Amino acid sequence: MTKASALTRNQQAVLDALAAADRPLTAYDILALPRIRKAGLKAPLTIYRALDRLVADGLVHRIESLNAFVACGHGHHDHATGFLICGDCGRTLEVPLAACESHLAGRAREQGFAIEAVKVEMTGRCPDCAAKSP
Amino acid sequence: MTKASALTRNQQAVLDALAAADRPLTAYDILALPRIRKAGLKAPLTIYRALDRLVADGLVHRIESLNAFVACGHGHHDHATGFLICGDCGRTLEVPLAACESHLAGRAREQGFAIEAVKVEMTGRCPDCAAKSP
DNA sequence: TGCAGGAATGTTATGATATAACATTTACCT
DNA sequence: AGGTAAATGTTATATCATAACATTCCTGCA
Repeated sequence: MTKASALTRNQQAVLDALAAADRPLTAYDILALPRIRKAGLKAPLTIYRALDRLVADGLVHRIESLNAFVACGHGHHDHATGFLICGDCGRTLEVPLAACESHLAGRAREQGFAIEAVKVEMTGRCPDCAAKSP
Repeated sequence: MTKASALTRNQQAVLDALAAADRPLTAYDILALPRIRKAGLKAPLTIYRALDRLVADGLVHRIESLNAFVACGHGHHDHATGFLICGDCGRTLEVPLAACESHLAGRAREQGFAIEAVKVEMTGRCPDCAAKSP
């Protein structure tokens, strides 16, 4: 496995912004952050390009249901993870898929599919929000 | 469980269009179909409203990775399903999650999350496309 | 050192997906 | 028939993502 080259200024700025956020951010959310504007990033494409690289490296995950991005909670890794998404507050929790991953891959193999990526997203209500309005 | 009311003309037209397609269609794909234009549907919102109802009824699934919609392959059902998505031809295959679903729900419960919806999308290559260009 | 090649960036414009707001019509129940 | 909730029509706009092309910045290496 080849070591990925160092992050560029833009890529690092976007990663830092995501790491500091307490929930997934859209590309335009990121673009609007003062720290990002100060770093000189000012076009959507700049953000998307940085995100492309970060996602390719596994440092950031894209949440399809939200069109948003979140820093990987476990550092760089290759195993598939799923996300619990709170529909109330918008926060997410990353969970390892473990046994489930091989089960899913098995279903794919049965069908002759060669799988490259597995995405699992579960929408519901987090404990905090459930406690607030019962 | 209350019986859903009958589909309206628009809803039926959109469902028919999806059922006749051999792959997921975006809302704008649907809007562009001659049969849909002939049926008098001519604004994006008209399509989205019909899709909202069909998805709520479980007759159609939304594929988040594609921003597209596909008719449910098993008739109306409540159990969660996953999708195998071919990155080459764009076709998808619906697979029941079965055992995996309870495993996923368990992971959520451990975290105190109350889950309403589970989405599983696996991207790769279908047998046909794998055979075509090895 | 300096230069060749590839990656990243900047900039402008545009494409693709999705919803807001509000007036009107239709379907259903009694 | 009349009430009422859902669906529809229409126009406009918000949100998410990429195309095209010129320029700059690394990085390896002669």
